[in-house]
Amino acid sequence: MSYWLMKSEPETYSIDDLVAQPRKTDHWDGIRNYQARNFMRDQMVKGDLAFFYHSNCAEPAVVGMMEIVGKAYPDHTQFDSQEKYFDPDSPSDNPRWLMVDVRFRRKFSNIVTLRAMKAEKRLSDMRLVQRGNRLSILPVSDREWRHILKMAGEV
DNA sequence: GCCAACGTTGGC
DNA sequence: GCCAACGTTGGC
Repeated sequence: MSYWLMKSEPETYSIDDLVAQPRKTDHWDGIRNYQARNFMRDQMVKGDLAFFYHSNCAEPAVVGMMEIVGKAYPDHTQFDSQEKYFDPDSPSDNPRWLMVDVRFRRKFSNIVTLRAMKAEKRLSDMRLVQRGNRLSILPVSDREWRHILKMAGEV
């Protein structure tokens, strides 16, 4: 089992939006980056844990935790021309884009800001804290996971 | 297969 | 709103 960090813009979809879902579970659609897709397709398994990260906002931060409900399956929004993430070139018999279902676990009382993570020497290898990072799903090592939990006051 | 142009992400 | 980083596209 692995650990992950998954980004979402809170104005579009925040951790509170996930909490508001039935069974606090939702699908994580809209991933349109091959590397992020490959992580979902090849490495995510049921029971994996992921940080919920708020990006592109006033205070970018890890705000909570969720679990991966099951393995990746086709993202239906790629086939809907009304959708922002419509992809006319995706073959219907071999869908290009996948998504996973996620279930809310907890919100951190102390969110862990990007700024705070950048100040941690122990986290300096994380792709998240490196300059120019644009990947919306990132693997998190065991050590990084524990360290961020500690920063969140969760340990 | 190279690489310039272009589009998107996301911190600031 | 700016702009650096970087992924994708398409002409050659």
